[in-house]
Amino acid sequence: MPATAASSAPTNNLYPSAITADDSMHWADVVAKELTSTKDEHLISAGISPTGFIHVGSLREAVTAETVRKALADRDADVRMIYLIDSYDPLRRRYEFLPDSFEDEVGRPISDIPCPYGCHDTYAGHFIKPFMDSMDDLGIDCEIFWTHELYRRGEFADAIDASFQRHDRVLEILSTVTGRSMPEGFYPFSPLCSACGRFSNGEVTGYEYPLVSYRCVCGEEGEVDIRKGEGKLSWRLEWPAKWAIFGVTCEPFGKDHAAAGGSYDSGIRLVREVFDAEPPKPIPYEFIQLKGKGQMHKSTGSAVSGVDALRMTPASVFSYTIARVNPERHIDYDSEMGILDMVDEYDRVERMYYESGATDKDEDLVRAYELSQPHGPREDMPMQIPYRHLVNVVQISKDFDDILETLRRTEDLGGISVNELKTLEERVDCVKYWLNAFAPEQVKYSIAEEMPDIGLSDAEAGFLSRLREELQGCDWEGDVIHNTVYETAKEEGLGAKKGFQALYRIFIERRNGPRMGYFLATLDRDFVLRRIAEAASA
RNA sequence: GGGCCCGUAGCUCAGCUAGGUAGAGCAUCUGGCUUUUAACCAGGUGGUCCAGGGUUCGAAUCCCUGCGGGCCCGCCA
Repeated sequence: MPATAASSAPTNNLYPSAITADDSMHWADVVAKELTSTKDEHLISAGISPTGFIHVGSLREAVTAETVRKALADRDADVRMIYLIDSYDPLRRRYEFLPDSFEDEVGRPISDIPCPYGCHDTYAGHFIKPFMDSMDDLGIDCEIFWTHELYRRGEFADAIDASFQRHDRVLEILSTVTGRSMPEGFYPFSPLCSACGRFSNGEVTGYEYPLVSYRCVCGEEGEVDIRKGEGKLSWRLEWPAKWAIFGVTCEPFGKDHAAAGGSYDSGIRLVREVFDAEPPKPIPYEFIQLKGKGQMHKSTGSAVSGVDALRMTPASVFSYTIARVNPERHIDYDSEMGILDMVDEYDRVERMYYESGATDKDEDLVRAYELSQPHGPREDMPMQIPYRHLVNVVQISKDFDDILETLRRTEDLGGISVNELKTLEERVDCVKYWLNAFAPEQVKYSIAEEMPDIGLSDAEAGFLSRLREELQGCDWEGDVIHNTVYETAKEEGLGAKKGFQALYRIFIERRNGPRMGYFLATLDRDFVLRRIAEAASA
């Protein structure tokens, strides 16, 4: 243990002051209010290091930032948002999913490493592309920067120069804040070795603007030009350097950076004492956890990627699940049945938004809804077809047209507008994706195309035969059908339970399923009658 | 060693930063319909508010101390 001591280890006070509601307000409005209390011009920054698979959690930062941006815009502040892709970060090690040959790429910037799957320009590009599409879906309004371009354009040159000029101060800050002593000859700058193409873990041997001389672990000795991006600042310096370069006034970041003695703490001092600028207002946020599965990692890929999250619910629903809770609270993301609850709540709050039935209690939720609309709320309330219902409809229909037809059997879609059609189609796609990849087996089934080869007892066949007659004449409505099934099963002496089961077996080859009457009502009547007849005579 | 979040109904959480005898959604149960079945409506059941102390006329709420869970702290959001 370094001697510098735990006794001086700082305690930070990030959280208590971070988001404090002085009255009942949505957290983003509280942040916006605080920000505008000093000035009206703001720059929100967020970013990501695309060194591997990007999971749901990574979206929290972007959504949090966007939510604050909207809240600021609603207060007529002059606000912009930037999103930095840390494309100049080195590959730290050869992850499991990478081919053996990538052993060679370790230490090189991910902007220089080829796409491991051969489908994008670079390694960074491969992992960031789908994420950028997600950002589009979420309607995140920001300007995107790639750090490797910033470095190569020399944007970091002044900051790098300052970190050399004030090297002693830098070391003092780092050792004080982290409570660790800095290793001999430590410089928070890694030259990009001209021989091996890696960020040298060797030595910095000298500096005279704009050249840094170095000795790489590969044996190479040389000089790099800080104006040409031939080297990079280490994270603890790079972050405050970005604040200074762009003039960032507000930034959300994960709790890993928020720990006492962590990079935000050192950043505060570095930005003031080395880069002569002020730190942004911090919005530390907790992580998203997968329900029952714990933490996610970029290096291993995750059970739920950011793209997955936006494919199983519409973007607005996802944003809502982020915006509805304070950033410092962790979120349990339940990709199974929880998805249905999530969308149900969203629909409920949507109704409150448009029908103004919200109580004080729900105000924050309604505001979260408003802030979660990628391009602002619509004029009129969108048509709501419950997710749970769609889960059935999707499974019994062939394609989208068929889905519309199925829906028309039980609901009056009237003259559905183009907008509504789009919304519905989006939901349908999400439901399909969810069913395919995340839904528990419990809710999955498919209509047997042909009469399944199951042995029905005489009693069951008799019941079905009689049921067919009864159904032939009845109104084709859920409750009517359901009652008919029940009554018939009882009258035939089979009992309700066995009667229902027989039907489940001949239609979906299971012993349970959606509520029978309503389920049959969504199916084509002739098909139902034909199948029952077939089963009865088999 | 340090930091953060959480612990309230079976589950997910509000309520805590103006202390005043516990709320929502989902689940469950009942009724609508003599119905185990996953759309709908109405109603009901359901809680030692983690524990112990303190402040107070009064504490889920404020303070202290523990316990339990999750996570972070030399580039994992």
